[in-house]
Amino acid sequence: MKDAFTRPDAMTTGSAGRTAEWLDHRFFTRAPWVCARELIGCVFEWRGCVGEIVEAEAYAADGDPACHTFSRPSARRFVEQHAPGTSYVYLNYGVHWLFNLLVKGPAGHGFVLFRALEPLAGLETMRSRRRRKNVRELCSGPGRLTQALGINGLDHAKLVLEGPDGGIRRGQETPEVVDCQRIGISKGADLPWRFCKDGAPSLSRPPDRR
DNA sequence: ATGAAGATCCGG
DNA sequence: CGGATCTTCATT
Repeated sequence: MKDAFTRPDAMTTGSAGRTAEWLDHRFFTRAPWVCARELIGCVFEWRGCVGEIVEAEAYAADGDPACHTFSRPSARRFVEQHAPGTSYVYLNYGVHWLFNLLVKGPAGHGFVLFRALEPLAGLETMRSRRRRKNVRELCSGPGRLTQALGINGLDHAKLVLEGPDGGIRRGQETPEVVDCQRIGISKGADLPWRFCKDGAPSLSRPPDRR
């Protein structure tokens, strides 16, 4: 099933030589919440590690008090100066790297924060980086998944989707997505911009149904 | 210069 | 529940 947001050109995956259809940067030329929601169920491949995206959050560059652009001129500059699909990686609490992709749509710009993956391949690498053996502790949080995949500040401001390190493709099934309120923030927590794959084991926290 | 806040995680 | 540990920004 091809569409405007995939590029069938590059690379094959491990499975039986089928051509992978990576998400194009054009995927990220829509509203942040649309991108975040549609990323659920997609497969994120990164330097030999693979996971299904089961949790993501949207942040809006305009009017969203939880977005870095709200209080950080450098973040606003970043949005202006980079293309959709560019990584935005930053250190949180001086401890954890958090991974976002820049979104630039006609209705507004913003970010998608990757919050949890279901590990699919490269589990031993993830285990050694995380120093955990339980699968559910590998990628079930925004700081955990970056550690599991080896993502850090060197990956900031890169067109990760078009580089040799990785890519994102659509999954086989379209999962049931639960919309809920964003978590871990003190402002803008009312917006229903956290998206979870229903019943996924590796969510950072179970969705709050309202 | 200094301080505060922050999209988190872990261990006690 | 508190501490870790670093960056950005605002204030002095």
